[in-house]
Amino acid sequence: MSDTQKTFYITTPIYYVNDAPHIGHSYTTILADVLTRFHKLAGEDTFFLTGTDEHGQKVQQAADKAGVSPKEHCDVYAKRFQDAWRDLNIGFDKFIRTTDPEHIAYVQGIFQQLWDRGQIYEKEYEGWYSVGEERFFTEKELVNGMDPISGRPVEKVREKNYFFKMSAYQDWLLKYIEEKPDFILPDFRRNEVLGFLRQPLNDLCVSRPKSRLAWGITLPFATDYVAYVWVDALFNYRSAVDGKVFSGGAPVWPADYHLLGKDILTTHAVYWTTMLKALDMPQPKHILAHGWWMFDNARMSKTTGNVVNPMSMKEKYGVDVFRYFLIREMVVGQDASFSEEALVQRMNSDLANDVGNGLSRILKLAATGLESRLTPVASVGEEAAALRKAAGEAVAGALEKVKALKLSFAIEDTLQLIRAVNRYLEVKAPWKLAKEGEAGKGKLNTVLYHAAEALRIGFSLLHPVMPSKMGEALAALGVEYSGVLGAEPSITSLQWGKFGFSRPLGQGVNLFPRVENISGHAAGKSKAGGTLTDGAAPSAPVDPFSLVHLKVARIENVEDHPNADSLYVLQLRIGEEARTVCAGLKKHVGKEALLGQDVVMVYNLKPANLRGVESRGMILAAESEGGKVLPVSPEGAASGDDVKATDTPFAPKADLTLKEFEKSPLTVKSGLVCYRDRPLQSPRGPIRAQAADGTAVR
RNA sequence: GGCGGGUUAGCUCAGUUGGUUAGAGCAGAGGAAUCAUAAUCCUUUUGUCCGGGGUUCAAAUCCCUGACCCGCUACCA
Repeated sequence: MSDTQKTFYITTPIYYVNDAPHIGHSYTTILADVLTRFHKLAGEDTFFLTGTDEHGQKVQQAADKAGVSPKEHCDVYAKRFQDAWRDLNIGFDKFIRTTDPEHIAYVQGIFQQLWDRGQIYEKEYEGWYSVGEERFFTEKELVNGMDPISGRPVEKVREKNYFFKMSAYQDWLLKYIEEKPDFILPDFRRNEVLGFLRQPLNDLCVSRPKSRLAWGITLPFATDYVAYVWVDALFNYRSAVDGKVFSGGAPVWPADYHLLGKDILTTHAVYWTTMLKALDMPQPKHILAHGWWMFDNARMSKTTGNVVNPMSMKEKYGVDVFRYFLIREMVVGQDASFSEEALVQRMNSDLANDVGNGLSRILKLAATGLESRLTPVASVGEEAAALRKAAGEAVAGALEKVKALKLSFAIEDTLQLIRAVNRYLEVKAPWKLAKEGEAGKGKLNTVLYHAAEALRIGFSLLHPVMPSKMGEALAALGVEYSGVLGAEPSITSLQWGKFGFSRPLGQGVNLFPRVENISGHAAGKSKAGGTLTDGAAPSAPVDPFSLVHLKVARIENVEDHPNADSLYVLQLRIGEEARTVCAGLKKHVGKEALLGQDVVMVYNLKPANLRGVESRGMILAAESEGGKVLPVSPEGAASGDDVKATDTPFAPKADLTLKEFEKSPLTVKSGLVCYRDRPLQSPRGPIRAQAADGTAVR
């Protein structure tokens, strides 16, 4: 291999070993696999890394519970990922486990280097420690002075820890990302990171004392501490390829792509990059955050009677169809929605009708007219030349789109070629030639050769997405093919004229059988109209106010928020129940005026943490134009009464979000609080507000 | 509330630096053909390019504004 040999190193996140592999893991890993296979097809030297993250408290706990060592526990659970990837035709080059001795030694080496370079310092740290969660929380994270996750008490603990000087690299990183527009992809994620970096950045605590967490990598310069799991985990990308070179001699690091879900973008874009910078190591070329698969459970359950687990689709329709759907349907970076209907739709129209049927008709024609044997052809007609041109365009277009990460468009380009083959057959009508017997044989061979050659190139282009099915398809065209993960098509196989004539074509190959029913639900052409992707009736619009649960509450105590200028912390009594609620009334109403008052609150609002105090609900107040804000008053009602709007259904939703609540506009009309002209009522009377008509209430 | 993105055919989306009759796939309608997985091929839709202003010879594209949706973020409760 020469110096100009192009190389490609791609990574997935390492998955937390306790997790069960789900569609999120699968999508990332399939995407990495497809990209790798495409780059390999384009003639590049590739390296594909995935693995498992095996340190941390939860692993230790799970192991303790099972009565095995953490390592034994990990051995069992890491295998679930390896098995899952094997089942999904994923051909990674290395599966790293953070408990691998090489990785542990590497991370220790990193810590020593950072320490030697003065990038890590020790600091007495005083914070709120939750025994339940075995971790610290910042003042800001605490909710009512309690652990925000478990709700259990926290204690103030003073402890020494080691910190990485992350803040020192803030300006550098900001500039770096600004200067490299394609470093973080897609660009809207890049903007989010830039926004994040324009706020003050803290140093990063990179150690945990063993007294609290023993299952981790021991720090070389402080043996009673282990590495913070994120540092441990991130360096897998580096440790896995330490000292490794491609066949051309180029080092594998830096990675071309780190693939990841949008939820872990900050750790990669900020922690990882600054640590590499502190070590003078090259940065990865791109960090790509992809979207989520969404599920419309309501619709799924309506049409098929149950919620479909997407992972079961690979058993039901085959691994390659599953891979095809995920790659074809999702625009990299965006969210996409998963439904069985859409998958079947894709499979039928793209794979069965175009790809599978296209192959099928050629095989049959060759079998009946030419004993399944094709021979080289010299003459090239006008249509054949056009087909050849289409093949060239498909190859160029698809490879270019892969480079731009537009995989669904690369697939579309390839399907154009397959459709061109079907069109070519229509024009040439080889079935007529087949009926001419010996006289038509030469022409028949010519037509089928060109069609088969175009299909061969199309199948080679689809191979990265559907390795086993396209392997079968290529074999049916007589291409020597020795397995799914072995002999992939090469760059030369994308050239016209590489058809091998030594083997007969296959017979009776049905690559993608059409599916007419899904779980008893009609999936074929529907005479009643409507499409499959839009098969379900639109759900009846729900009155947004019906989701809201309002209750009368009495203010039993008012205090200033310890941490915010405009907030009060109110203790409310709702019937028998006591709640803490924050209210942004400090600038509008005196404490005395609130104390003992009855108010109306949004009872089912999702709890929120406001500057360290959990607020479980919200007081309704009228907001006059002059900026005056006054709580509304439930005349004569008793604490705990429900408040409803007349003639409005009542079906409160748990954990209503503020956004959902704001879909119900409340206004004042003749001194009464109304929802769309319907006055709000407690069982004992209307809700009043001292404000002009039209004043918004929230 | 702040910042950013979006709104194009029934559905999912393309539309480069403003330039002629605004596109693809799927779905629908009509037709041809019969080698093939009731598959294929051809033809086909009246799209207020979210609304309203403006700049320009010319705007889906640029500017302002309004509505709705989404992401991040916040002393939103």
